[in-house]
Amino acid sequence: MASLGDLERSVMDLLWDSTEAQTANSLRDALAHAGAEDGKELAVTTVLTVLARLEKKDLVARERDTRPHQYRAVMSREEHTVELMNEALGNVMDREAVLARFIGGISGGEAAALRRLLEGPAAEAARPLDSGTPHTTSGQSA
Amino acid sequence: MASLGDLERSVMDLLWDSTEAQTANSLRDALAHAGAEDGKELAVTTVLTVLARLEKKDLVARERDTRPHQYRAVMSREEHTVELMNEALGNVMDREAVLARFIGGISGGEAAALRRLLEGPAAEAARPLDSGTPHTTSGQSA
DNA sequence: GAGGTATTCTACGTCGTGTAGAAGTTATTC
DNA sequence: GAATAACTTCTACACGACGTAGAATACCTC
Repeated sequence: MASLGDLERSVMDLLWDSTEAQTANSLRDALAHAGAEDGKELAVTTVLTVLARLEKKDLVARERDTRPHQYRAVMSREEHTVELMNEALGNVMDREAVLARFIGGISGGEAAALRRLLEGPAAEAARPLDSGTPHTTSGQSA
Repeated sequence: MASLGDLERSVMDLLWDSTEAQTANSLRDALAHAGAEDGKELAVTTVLTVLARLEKKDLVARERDTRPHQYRAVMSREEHTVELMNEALGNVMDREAVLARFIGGISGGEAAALRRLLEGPAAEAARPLDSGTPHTTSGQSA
């Protein structure tokens, strides 16, 4: 219940980038974006279906009040990625062993960044960093 | 090409545990294990099919010389998990942002372990730690 | 070589995803 | 306010991954 298909990912990419730019997205946007991504001309309903599925997966929130519905990513790309990583980790007993192997494979720059985050003020690393993180707190009236 | 189904995971769990215990596994073992896991009595061919699929996915190596073929996990559970994590990470631009959020969510003990691994002799963390890691270097004659 | 065990081949049901038509709803415009 | 255009919902099909397994074939043992 996590990994995305190609089209789904394409749509999420748009929504994620738009979230950063504080922009809302309509079906048209998604259609244009997805179409541009793989050169194909998709049907409107195709993208709509994908959006609906992403909504059901709680990856996308839909503003049903506005006329052309507005779509937003529920969580950031980074948060989603972390969820995937934790999902992968969820199945192992020895999490530390996995983490050891994991950091053995990251780049020097990333290792340095991790070191900084872990050494620095612990609060900063432990804080959920709620800056600009989108939430699902909308009316959602039927 | 990564995440596993329930039966596949069940079989892999056996193989992974056996790898640690330096034990080889036959179809019988897998059948018994998978059957015990979810209480159901599976058909032999079912497990065989799963094993074949896992082999095709390069998650399992099969010793075809011995009569009841012997099955082994190609990589450890930890290595596989790391692969999944990297697969998740593969799609993002800002890896460091993800890592920041990721370590924000791990436990104190794990953070401490990471700190130890990152601060300690860098060589130890950077080394692929090849202790007991199974490889696919077998005859594999048709 | 008969009998049992192991392996391969083939196949079907289900679910997730890409894809989209048909029909219904809402807004716009004259 | 009726035609029209845009938008949304419903429904459906194809395909690949996975669970499941029967039928057929290969292999070993006595």
